[in-house]
Amino acid sequence: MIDELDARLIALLADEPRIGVLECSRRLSVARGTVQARLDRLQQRGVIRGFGPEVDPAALGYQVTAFVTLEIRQAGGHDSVAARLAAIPEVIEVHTITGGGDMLCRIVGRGNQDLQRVIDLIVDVEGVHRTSTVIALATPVHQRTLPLVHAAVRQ
Amino acid sequence: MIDELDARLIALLADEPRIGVLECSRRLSVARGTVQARLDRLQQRGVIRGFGPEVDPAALGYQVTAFVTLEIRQAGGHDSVAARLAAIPEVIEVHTITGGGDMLCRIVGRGNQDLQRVIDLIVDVEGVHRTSTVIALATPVHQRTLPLVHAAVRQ
DNA sequence: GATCAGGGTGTACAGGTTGCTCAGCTATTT
DNA sequence: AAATAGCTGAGCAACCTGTACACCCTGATC
Repeated sequence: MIDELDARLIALLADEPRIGVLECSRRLSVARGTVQARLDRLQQRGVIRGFGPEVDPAALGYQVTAFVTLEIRQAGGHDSVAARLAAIPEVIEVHTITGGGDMLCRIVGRGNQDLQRVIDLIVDVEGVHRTSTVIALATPVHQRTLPLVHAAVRQ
Repeated sequence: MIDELDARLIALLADEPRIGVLECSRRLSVARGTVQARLDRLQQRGVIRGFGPEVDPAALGYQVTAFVTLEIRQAGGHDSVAARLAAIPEVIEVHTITGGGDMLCRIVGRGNQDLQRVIDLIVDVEGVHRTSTVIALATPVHQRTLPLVHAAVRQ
């Protein structure tokens, strides 16, 4: 799925994103064209989605993260609910899930009180029946993919 | 916390990450130095964490995402459990949480069967008492921060 | 009213980087 | 044996970056 050079390239870019193709080729001891071609292929295959800026919600004032499990009215379907959830900026991610609930959202708020406001917005969404929220107190492991990249090498 | 130019800059970079400072300044109709200074400040304040490559686990073969809620033995504390979880590449994110469970992890696997292997790894972690897993069937809203950026303008 | 700091503008320059192309080389596949 | 895919090193023009400087405006402070 990915070879070792790809993995080293991704790791290098993850570590120092602003170094550019030429510098990468020097660090990896390969030709510049190779790095360029690898990057093109990785992006084309969708392994690398892009190089967008990673924004930290906390630095924007949204200091609380929570996960909300939704039960929805089956009539109407998930899609219309998802669309309405997507209209709320503080809703950062939405999944449909197996198990007791129907959907799982990640949301943020400027504080616990503000979180209540966001939850109320969600509860008011048409089709949402019940919600249950857990607040993230700390995040010992922040979202990461590098270990996966290394685990996926050679296959 | 952020002004409108910052927001437009972030949105622009999110849309076309590889355009460079000069092109940004043209698109936003400001001087190059301004863009450069804004970017520096945004990164320094931690609003922009970086420009690392966004890797898609699915493209690496990890096509299933799940959320695992852990109950842990209180003795020993969260930290040692978190450290052991961090050693598992398929564990992509770990939070400590309020409510019934003690921790919430996001994990990935190459398929439902592979997910079982990952869950078994988690169950085997010393200090983990019980787990309960929900599988993400679909993801109508992928992780995003742009709406937040716009919502945070002018404050 | 005067002074000041912070942020924006334009300009300038050298040096580095990018995008692209080419020919040659090596493995692996057919 | 021939073909395909990928890597290498080289070359070139166009462009971008980092950095510095002088100047201007604005709101805040004295």
